[in-house]
Amino acid sequence: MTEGRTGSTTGASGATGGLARGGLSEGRRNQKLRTRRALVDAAVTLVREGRPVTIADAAEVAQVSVATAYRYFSHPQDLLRETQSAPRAFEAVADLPDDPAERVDQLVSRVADLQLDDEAVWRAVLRSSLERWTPSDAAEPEDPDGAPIRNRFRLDLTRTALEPLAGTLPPDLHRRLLMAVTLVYGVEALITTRDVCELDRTEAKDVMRWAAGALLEAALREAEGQDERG
Amino acid sequence: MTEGRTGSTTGASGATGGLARGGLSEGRRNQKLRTRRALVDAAVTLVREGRPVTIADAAEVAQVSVATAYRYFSHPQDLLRETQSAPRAFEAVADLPDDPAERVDQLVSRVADLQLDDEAVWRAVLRSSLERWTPSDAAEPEDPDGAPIRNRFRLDLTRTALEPLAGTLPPDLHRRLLMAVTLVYGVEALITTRDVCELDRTEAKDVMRWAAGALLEAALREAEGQDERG
DNA sequence: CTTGTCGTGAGAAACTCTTCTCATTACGGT
DNA sequence: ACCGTAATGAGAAGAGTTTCTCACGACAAG
Repeated sequence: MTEGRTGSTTGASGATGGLARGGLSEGRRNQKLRTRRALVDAAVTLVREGRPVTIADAAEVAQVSVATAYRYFSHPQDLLRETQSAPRAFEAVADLPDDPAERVDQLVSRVADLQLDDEAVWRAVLRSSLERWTPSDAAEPEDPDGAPIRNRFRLDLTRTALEPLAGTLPPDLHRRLLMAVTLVYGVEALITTRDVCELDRTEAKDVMRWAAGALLEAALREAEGQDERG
Repeated sequence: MTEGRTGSTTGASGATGGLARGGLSEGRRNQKLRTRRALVDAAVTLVREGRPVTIADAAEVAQVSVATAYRYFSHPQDLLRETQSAPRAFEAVADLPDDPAERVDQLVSRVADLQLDDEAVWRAVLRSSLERWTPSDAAEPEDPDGAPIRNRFRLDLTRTALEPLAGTLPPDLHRRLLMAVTLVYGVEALITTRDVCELDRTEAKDVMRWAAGALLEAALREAEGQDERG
């Protein structure tokens, strides 16, 4: 009973490799997209319920077999990484006003709302970004300095908001402002305001907005001062 | 060989409960303190080597049996939590100058140095503070809002640095400045500057210092403006 | 020195997570 | 509607972690 189609099946470059790691096997990509989507959604559900995200649990919630789930995501981190979708994030910089101060305020405000509304998920994403990719083996061929792979989305968002000042401010000051503003909003800022400062949602957001505005103002004054002296 | 003193041993209210959960069995507390210390040190060693922290590994490094290790720390998070010792942190606010701006700059600078020198450990601490306390069970009697137990050390440090301004600034502005400054240094700020902004150690520290100074300056100006108008 | 107490060690058992194998199912082209 | 292919499912096997049980040894009191 093992002979019949075993030959043809195993001949197809192995059952493991059949999944087309890049996900671009033209064959039945809809099915695959559906499965993948179901798993990611399940992970989000788990996080929102405060349950730990494991491949097995995500599989159960997604009504997919464990084996299949592992074919798509071998690590829970991958699942959470997939959660971060580009389109939603870029809404934060859509239709920004012209005035730099208003632009920054809008950006910080929108991102804060976005993240405060889905705090559990964002916390999980940050946590997963802090995990070392060393489950059992040591001495990975990775950067030993400890820099994990991380999306630089926020930096791009801030850059967009500060774009109008690119010509006004000296390059190095502009760069410093870019980094400083990036420092006062986003997930890490959310954690600080909520856990360390113990602020409620409203005040957390207010502090971020005030800080961003103060930094911008300080940079503008510093530029003025340099102009007068120069 | 199994008969001799079995009766007396088992009669001792169970070996499991013998540890005196509060850790205050006057008898041989030194021994216990030594074991506990060895385990915490082992955890730090593991983190510095980039290895994942498990109770079993910590036990091995600490040259303690696995069973004993689990008697002290049932979860790796507990191990890392113990890492944060108060004395070292308070050095950051020792001998601060009088001038508010210098005080804040000193504080941010010192903490940044401290954390940049031990980045792996601080990352691990932050990660563990983000973990939900729900290993396998759901529906904990805890706050469902998701606020983990966290030391408010940093807030106290910032408060100390900003103390001289307590009388100068309006209370609400002082409070806001306190929160904002707390936002731009510490572990979360470290993560942002390093991972999101991709800055090197020097520039990361510079951005934090600049941001803190800018916030302070902005707050002072805002206070002036209010005084003139009021 | 004797004796009770209590922290500890060693290993088995239980548990969860991950990987593997092979038969089955469902998709997509014809 | 049919057929080949590739994704899926079920369960077993494997690896790692956590808990449990029982005996030993060190420390303190008498």
